[in-house]
Amino acid sequence: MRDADAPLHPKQRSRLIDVANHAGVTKSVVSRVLNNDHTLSIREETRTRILDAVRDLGYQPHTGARALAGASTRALALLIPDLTNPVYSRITRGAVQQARVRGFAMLLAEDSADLSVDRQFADLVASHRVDGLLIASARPNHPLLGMLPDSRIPHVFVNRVVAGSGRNISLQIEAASQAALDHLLALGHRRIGHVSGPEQLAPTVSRRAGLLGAAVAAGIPEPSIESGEFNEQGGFAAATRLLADHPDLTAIYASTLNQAIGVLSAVHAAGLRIPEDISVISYDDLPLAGFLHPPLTAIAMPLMELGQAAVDALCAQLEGAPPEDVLVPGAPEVVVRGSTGPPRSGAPAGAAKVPS
Amino acid sequence: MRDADAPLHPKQRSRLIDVANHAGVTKSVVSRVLNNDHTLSIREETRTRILDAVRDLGYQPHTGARALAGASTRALALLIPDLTNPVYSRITRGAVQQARVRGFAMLLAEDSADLSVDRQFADLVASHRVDGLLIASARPNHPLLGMLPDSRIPHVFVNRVVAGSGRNISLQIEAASQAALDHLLALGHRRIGHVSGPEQLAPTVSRRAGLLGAAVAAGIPEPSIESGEFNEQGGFAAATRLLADHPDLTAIYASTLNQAIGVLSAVHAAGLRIPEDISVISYDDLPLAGFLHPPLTAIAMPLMELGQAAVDALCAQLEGAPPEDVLVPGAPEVVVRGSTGPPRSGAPAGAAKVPS
DNA sequence: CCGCCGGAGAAAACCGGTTTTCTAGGCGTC
DNA sequence: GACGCCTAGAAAACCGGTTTTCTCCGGCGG
Repeated sequence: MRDADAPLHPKQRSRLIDVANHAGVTKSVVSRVLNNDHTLSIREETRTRILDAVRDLGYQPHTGARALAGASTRALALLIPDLTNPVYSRITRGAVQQARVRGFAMLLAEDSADLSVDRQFADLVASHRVDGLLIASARPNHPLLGMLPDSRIPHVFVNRVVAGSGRNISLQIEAASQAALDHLLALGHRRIGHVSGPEQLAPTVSRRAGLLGAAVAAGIPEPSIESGEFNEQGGFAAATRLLADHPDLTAIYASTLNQAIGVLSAVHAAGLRIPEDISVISYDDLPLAGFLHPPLTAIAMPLMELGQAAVDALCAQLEGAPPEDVLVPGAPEVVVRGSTGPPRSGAPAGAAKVPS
Repeated sequence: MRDADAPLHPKQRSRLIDVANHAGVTKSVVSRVLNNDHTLSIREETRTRILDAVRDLGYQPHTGARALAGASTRALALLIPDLTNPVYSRITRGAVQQARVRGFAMLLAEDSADLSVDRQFADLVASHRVDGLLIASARPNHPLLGMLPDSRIPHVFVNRVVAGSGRNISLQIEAASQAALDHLLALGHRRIGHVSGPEQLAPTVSRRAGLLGAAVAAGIPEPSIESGEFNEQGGFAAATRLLADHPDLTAIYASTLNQAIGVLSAVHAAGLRIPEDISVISYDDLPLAGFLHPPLTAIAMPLMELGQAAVDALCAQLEGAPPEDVLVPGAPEVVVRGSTGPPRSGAPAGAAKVPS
């Protein structure tokens, strides 16, 4: 019987009802078995018969039908500011991987200013395309922020902090700044410059706050700060200003790896040597950092883990748990390479520069 | 009347039937109006009444229901080998943007070796999650290649060439290699090394073939070739071997920007100066290249356009057009920066160089 | 005056699941 | 032996669209 009614031609897709017929039960039973419905009582033998049929027919549920029937779409969407920024790439990788592990598909949207991404994201929700949102792009006053609280759509903020949302997934940014400063202090630096990011962005603020707080605690002069976009050009411009305005600096701490590359370039352009004249240290470590000239000392942050944690937190919400802020564990680690060394004079800031 | 039955509480989502009631017609009419069904005849006034209702209620169709009813999902999936590679980032950006323009959502999958991505991709198709596939990751013998021809699922290969598929979206890679060589020849180089990519990959082969063909045509010695992965470490290792085995090289052409960064690093590590001792030129140009030390001469390729063209080609298939190979227009452009210069001997190309 | 035709929209079937409700039979109990 | 209760599964309603078919009505030709 089983063999007889098994179609020799795979007949394209098999549906729930096909599985049911093949197993000699009704489709509701199959559905409930597949979804582990505890309120269903069923003989073990029937269950295995059903599962065998599922396997034999290569049954794959129709996502649309499932979503329509009120169940979940098993899809999430990720909104990131800049795909080409390797920091977001790693967050994305972690998120996509973890989504896959949990059986979710991941939709991607990039927050390039030209297109109204908030509209796009809202549409994803309104059209029931996704179960939840990962937002790595929340600037204050982002249009999305206005509409999210109303909609009941589960969401988390990744590497962003929206005050009071209780949905912030973040890294130990202050600790990272602290670690960076510790490294520089240990080398003897006291006059430090900081290349900061766009104002108002949570990571920008945290990094700066962590640095300033640690500087005060260490009793060194207040670090000089210049801001720039999170890319090479932004780092280049900010570092150029720092070097021009503060010739006594002996070290620069950059907010992102991309900025750090711009910083290296600016220092070279100023005719200074690294690390003899200026040490450079960066937030974010990636393999790339080891191949720069000189190899860049950087603070390794668990970016993939951040993406994974964000998915985990979002899934928890989907399962009914109340939203919760998450601080991704994993202490920042300073990866020491060639771009940091003792300050040039070996003496505290103010000593005349003596090129040797 | 209209105002009276308009719910004061936005009542969550509005469905097709709500729009229909609001406009005083049946839902089938609304559906057909929204989908531009030509077989429907309708008074202009009724049509505008319906469209007004759609706007008033902020109607957004339920993706699942639509997919279930046999229409399309309006979603595509992109499979890429490595999210953190900026080359793929730009392709991805172009694809996501263009998908958005055409009203499609984009799902993302990364072909990290650990998870069976072919399985994942097959599932996306089997579960009716997407209408089509963009595959930027086709290695020969990729498991996906075996299953694609059977399934009727529309797909294209991006920056990959699957012989006979008629679905290859590619760049003018040979021309790019030609341009790179021309640049080096104009500077006077004759002994050239090439850092190639993983064997069998279409871009690897094309780049190499373009270079070798152009070298033969120019009558210079056959370039020396070493292969490595498409990342910094791969470029570093390959360049290290090149420098050790062929001390007479005066220039190196790297297959990707990431490799080029490794090449720069290897040249520095060998104690050679760029470009005085060795010129370096790279395929792929990105902003990053301008901030390296020295700034890297590179061949700009239209990567975003590649991603966009891939989406366009896939959409054409969705609309019923037969698949078709596409060569993305836009001639490769050499962006000259500081990493290339005349060869160390200063001997012009015409002068017979006598290796000592 | 009647039948036919075409315009304008109504009705209904269907897509493939999920979930709630319903039922047939077997067993223990009084 | 009648009754009720479980067990194991059947039946049916429903989700929100798309698409095909059907109906109503007015006008026109014969």
